Amino acid sequence: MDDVTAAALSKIPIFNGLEPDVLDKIASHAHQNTYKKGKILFIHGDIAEHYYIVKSGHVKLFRETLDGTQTVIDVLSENDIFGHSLLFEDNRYPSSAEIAQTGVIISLPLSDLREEMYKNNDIAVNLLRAITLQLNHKDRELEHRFTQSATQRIGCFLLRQALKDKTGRPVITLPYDKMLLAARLGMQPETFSRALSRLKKKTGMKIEGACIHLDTLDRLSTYTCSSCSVKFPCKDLINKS
Amino acid sequence: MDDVTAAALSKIPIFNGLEPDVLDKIASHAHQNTYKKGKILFIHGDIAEHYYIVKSGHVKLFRETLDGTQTVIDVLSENDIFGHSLLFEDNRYPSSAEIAQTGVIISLPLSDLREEMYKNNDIAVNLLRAITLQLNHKDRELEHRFTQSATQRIGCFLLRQALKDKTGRPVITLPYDKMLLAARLGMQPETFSRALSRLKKKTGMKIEGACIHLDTLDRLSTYTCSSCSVKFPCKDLINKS
DNA sequence: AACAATAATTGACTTTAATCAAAAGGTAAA
DNA sequence: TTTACCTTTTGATTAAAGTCAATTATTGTT
Repeated sequence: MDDVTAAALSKIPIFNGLEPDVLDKIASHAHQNTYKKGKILFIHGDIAEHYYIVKSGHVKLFRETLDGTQTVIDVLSENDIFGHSLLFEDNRYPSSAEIAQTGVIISLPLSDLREEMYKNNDIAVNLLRAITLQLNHKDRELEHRFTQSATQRIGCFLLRQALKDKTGRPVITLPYDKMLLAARLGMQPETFSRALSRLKKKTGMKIEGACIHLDTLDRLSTYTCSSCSVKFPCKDLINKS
Repeated sequence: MDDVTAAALSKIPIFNGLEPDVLDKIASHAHQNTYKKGKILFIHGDIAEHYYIVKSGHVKLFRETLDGTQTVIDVLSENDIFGHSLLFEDNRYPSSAEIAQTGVIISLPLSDLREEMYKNNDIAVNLLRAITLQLNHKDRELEHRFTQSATQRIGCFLLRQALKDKTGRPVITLPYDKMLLAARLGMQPETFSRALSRLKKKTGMKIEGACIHLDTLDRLSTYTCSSCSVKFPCKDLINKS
């Protein structure tokens, strides 16, 4: 269990522009830890006491019904933050969190956030910024699960992945294994496999394991974004530094 | 276009505990208006300048793809607030808003909220409370669209409607027409009609137009909530005053 | 290298809900 | 009251994705 420096935290959007003493206090209560794949960080319904930052690896947020059916709410990667929206006493986690790929996670007590958001308007506004972004993200997710076919959902994921990679090259690497990605996109692994090969036929992409080559994003976006209400390239990604 | 009193606004959660002068200022910029069914308040992608409170009638929030397919994000009713999460300059509406049933809507400029959230931390915290609730709401929505059948989604809606009605009587009145409700629950009207009659057979409910009679909620919740990760009765409704 | 374990693919079949089409029921205006 | 319009229901068919089962790849471990 390692310590965390204020400098490391300052790059995270919700800590932008904070007074050094506030950041120091927050950092002093933070712990960095390597967790192995399969480790459960918290369970849906638990009283929330910590929020987390992913430094490496991947974290799966999911809900589970009595009969064991999982819904993946999100999969988080480097520098993603989660649990920070449980800002009020007796708030409970709205999903479970499991380490999907071994990595380093920073844990921070929610008590600091709950205290500081009353005293420190910067933090409150930063939190509003972060949480309203999440809200937009979920609106898009809901639309996509409804209007897009399985094949289009994969295409959309690939396009967004390509936009995030600022290298400009149309080579996409799947960030985690296909089973998890299938669940993340709301489909069965069998459906994922079939849908990906259909996408390959439609857009002429080349697939080598987790690596996908495209000559151009045009064919893919024409096919995929016809069932989306937002024109490609997605606004929420192109303005990001 | 009528004026709005501070007293009327004070009952809305995001204005809880505000200084009277702040509330007066906000109320002085508010306008109350009766809008007819079909009126569009804003379009997905417009720069957001107002937020709204529903005093009567219903408002449909939706997204639309190029081919005309609509996804209903939410349907809002009395005392619901919307557009208040567009707190930053150049934020755009993440969905369109249409009056689904003629009613009275209060419009308020976002500029006040954007200004006050920096000066008045109470407002920032109130907004955080409101927006984190919305977030939980969307997680549930996503899960339900994924794990529940069309029939169960209707059952879930009815149960939640029954819990909101604090009268305790297991008589549920559909708040708006079936086409809209079908869209709200992510299904076609034909599917809704068939699914409702299946639900009738399974749970022994009696349906007279928009009025649904149940002897007990037990049969309905047993059938419906088996594909949900939260035990009935839903926690987010029972603690509400 | 050989083994086990897990991940990915493929095939056959089933289920659910969408679609297309038509009829029945309601509501409001002329 | 009659007409027109819209909502709801019902029927027949289709399409998409889920399920079950078997096989092939891939990965990691001893």
